[in-house]
Amino acid sequence: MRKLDRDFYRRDTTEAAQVLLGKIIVVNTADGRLSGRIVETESYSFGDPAAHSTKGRTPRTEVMFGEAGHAYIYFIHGLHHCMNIVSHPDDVPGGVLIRALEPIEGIEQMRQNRGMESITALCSGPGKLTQAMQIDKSLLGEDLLGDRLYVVDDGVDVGEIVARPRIGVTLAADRLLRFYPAKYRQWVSRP
DNA sequence: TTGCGGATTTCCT
DNA sequence: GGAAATCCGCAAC
Repeated sequence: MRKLDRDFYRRDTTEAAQVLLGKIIVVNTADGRLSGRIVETESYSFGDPAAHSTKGRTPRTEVMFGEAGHAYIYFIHGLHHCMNIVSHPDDVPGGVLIRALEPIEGIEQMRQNRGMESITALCSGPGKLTQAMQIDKSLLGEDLLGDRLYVVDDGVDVGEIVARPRIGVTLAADRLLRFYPAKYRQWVSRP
């Protein structure tokens, strides 16, 4: 189990969205350690009309202009948090939206957080996984090389990766920038 | 200072 | 398959 280093995140955003598949997100909470394997991502890179960072550098999007390897978390539709991993080459903004996880550690805690039993429904969506993993704005800007929130590689081979249009995006809706491994189809939000 | 649109989920039909 | 729930960032007034 190797924690990903800074250089891992310092690469093309769309490429990062694909290599992050299969890696494990770990959150250390007051209720214990929670973790899950990344099984679905979307790329929001520099110049993409659908990316928050393209609208300009603001206090909200500041994190995506900063150093790679930090967490960008935002609140949407008044009730959901979404988590992104800031990944980009130097000097341009960009982030990878985490859309689904396969729960690994702390499953009982996640069930409690989500108020439901079905293990495949715990983290199969960007708003769902943040609720299950207790991710909120207190983790905005968190350094993924720290001990509270980080990503590790356990060496699994995810196999063939499928590319699909992104969900809920109205701009550049034809671009295939959503990724998931074919064999993890059962865990994703929309196969 | 106000108003509007949004990288969603859930529940109902 | 469609609508409601309901907060924040940002642009315009």
